[in-house]
This record gives sequence, structure tokens and C-alpha cells, in this order.
Amino acid sequence: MDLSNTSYLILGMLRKGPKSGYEIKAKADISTRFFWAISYGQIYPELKRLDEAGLIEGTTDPEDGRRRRVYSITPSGEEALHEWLTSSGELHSELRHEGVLRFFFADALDHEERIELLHAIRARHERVRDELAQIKPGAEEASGTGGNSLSLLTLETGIAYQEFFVDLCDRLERRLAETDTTASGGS
Amino acid sequence: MDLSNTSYLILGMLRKGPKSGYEIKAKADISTRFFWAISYGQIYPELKRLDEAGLIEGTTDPEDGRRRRVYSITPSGEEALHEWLTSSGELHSELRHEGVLRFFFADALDHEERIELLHAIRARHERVRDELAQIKPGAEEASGTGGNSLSLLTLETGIAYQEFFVDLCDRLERRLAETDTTASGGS
DNA sequence: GCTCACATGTAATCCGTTACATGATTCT
DNA sequence: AGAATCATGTAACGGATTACATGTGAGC
Repeated sequence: MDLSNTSYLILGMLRKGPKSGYEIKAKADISTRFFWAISYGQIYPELKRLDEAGLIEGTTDPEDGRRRRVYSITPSGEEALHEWLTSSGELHSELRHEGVLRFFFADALDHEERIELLHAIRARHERVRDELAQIKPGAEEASGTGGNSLSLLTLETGIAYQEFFVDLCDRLERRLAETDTTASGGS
Repeated sequence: MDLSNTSYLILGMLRKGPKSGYEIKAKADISTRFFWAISYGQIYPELKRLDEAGLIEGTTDPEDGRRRRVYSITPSGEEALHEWLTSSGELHSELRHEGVLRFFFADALDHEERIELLHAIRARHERVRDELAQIKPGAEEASGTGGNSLSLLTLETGIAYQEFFVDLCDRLERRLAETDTTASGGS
């Protein structure tokens, strides 16, 4: 059985404590989502697979009523996770950014439209940054009360990442102003 | 017919001049690749689709010998491209970053392993940055001789983007040093 | 003659999202 | 009673990569 990064995300989440698929999704949505998103369509089948492989163990709480299956990581699961964390070789990383893509082709636009595009990109990243900043107080609290601070550092990374694009848009706008003022009325 | 961002990438490439599928791939590999990658498996079928839709027009050079199909953008193609460039609504952007993902779960590692991980992430982005920097002279030249400078700005953006992660790793390493020195021998 | 870059395409496959289907519990 | 949230799952679909198949032309 080979595991994808998404499998390890699940494994990693379960290492921090037993969780249901639903909880994994909820946690991921406020943490890993901005550099590794995940959906139910992956989680539930993957939980079954990991269980069958003996890396996690599911117990259906007989907690009468609401059906709920909670998974815990097994020793072999921890081992697999650790192996992944320390394995060398390509650290896959991939970006798909429609804003930058459009900007690359923005010579088909006039000056005003170009600026508008930059503003739209900027606004987008500002919004996500604010979203992350809202989460931060909760993460700080969790980190203070015995939780590790890696998740907090990662969250700060996410904020800095959005900030990078906000600053980038500002810089690009200034650069465009330099070049385009002379051609404001021309071709 | 609805077009994906990848379709617009092709359209945008052709707007800068007629090209074969092979050339589109080559150009994309040294420009858009770092924020929107593309493969032959997408290009050739998509060229056919765009041709059928009348947005581009293919001519098979009877240039005897090597078969080669060159496409040009049509007026409706230019129109579609412009519409996309100016359309409002979600600017899709998505990151999948194995390095940051691992770091998020790095509390399962000891201090040394954590630092190694950061170094590996750093090295990766450094390498890509250098790769991009190598391309730059060629892009500057093309930009100077009548080419637009948007592609140059976008390339610089790519370099700054890689630099962001390099700096990030340095910062994170320093942060870890602060926290972990006290716990170097403990749990 | 051989290898490398040019050149085009398809099929299998993978990874992931979205939509759908279903139902219980809690809160108002 | 009704809405929101908790909870699990599957099927259809979309987007993209990889591997495969095929062949030419140019340079060594």
C-alpha cells in the first residue's frame, strides 16, 4: 500500500488524538487547508483504507444515537508517519494561481484594467489573511495549554504567505505606475 | 463551450504570436510553469477544442518533412481572452506544499530532524529560485526589444515567491532555536 | 549510424471536488 | 416545529500527469 500526502495528513491529524472523519475535516479547514486542502470525498474512503492497512483503528462508539466512528493511530501508523516526515527526496510543492496567470497576460489590457486586476488579486489575499488572523487567537490558546506551537508557527506562515501577495500587488502597482505614466494617452 | 484557465493560458500564449503545441509547452515551461503548469496531455486536445470553437486557427505548414501544426488566435479568441482577463469573481488560487504540511506535523520529530526538514524545504526553494534567475537574462532581453515587460515582472514575482520560502525557513529555524534550546534534553 | 531535440498525439490513471443521499441531535 | 450542526458515505465528474506510441530532422 502506498500512501499519498493526503493519507499522511490524516495520519498526522490522528496522531494529535483520536478523531472522526468529520473532525479531521473541521481541523484541516482551520489549519492545513491553505497549503493542503482536503475533502470528505477523500477522507472517508481513505480512513477505511488506512484502517484495513492497520495504520489506524476505528471504533464505533456505541454512544447511543448519533452514529460516529472515531479513529486512533496505531504504532505502525506512527511509524509510517515518522518515516514520511524524515524521508528525503522531492518535497512536492505546487501552486495554481489564476491571478498571477492573468497578470502574465495582462499586456492585452489597458492600464486601468491592469490596475483593477491587481486590486482584485490584492483583495483576495487580504481577505484570506484576515480569515487566518481570526483563527489565530484560538490557536494561540491551544498552543499555550500544552499543545505544540508548530501549528501556531504554521498558521503564522499562512498569514505571512497571504501578506506576501498583498505586498507583491502593491509593489507591482508601483512598478506599473513608473512605466505606464508616459504611455497614459498613447498606444 | 466553457474554457478553463488552462484554455486561457493557451489562448494567451497564442496571442503573443502563432505557435505549435510543442512551442506552447516550451514557453510555458520557462514562464507560467511556476504558478500554472501545463502538460502535452492537456495542450493537444485543448488546441483541437479551441480550433473547433473558432477561437484559434491551425495551419499545417506544408513545410515538407517534419509535420508541424501552428495555431493563431482569431478575433473571437482575442475577445474571449479579454473577457476572461477582465471578468470579476473568484480568482482561484491553490497551493499544495508538502514541506509546510510536514512542518505542521513536525512535533512528531526531534529537534535535529525538524531542522533537517527546514533545510530540505529551504534547499528546494533555493534551487527553483536559481533556476528562475538563470532564465531572467533571456527574459530581460526579450522585454527590451519590444516584448512587453509583464512577463519580466511575472518572472521577478516567481523569484520573489521562492525567496519568500527561503526567508521563511530561516525565520522558522531561528524561532525553533529560541523555543527548543531549553527543551534540548527533555520531553 | 546514432543520438538528441523537434513534434504530435492518445490512453490509463490519479487525485481531488462537487453533488447527492441520508439521517440524528441540539438549539431556538 | 424547524433550522443548524453533526455525521457518514458514494457517484459523477473534472483536471492534470504519466506513460506509451510514433515519427522526422539535424548534428556529431
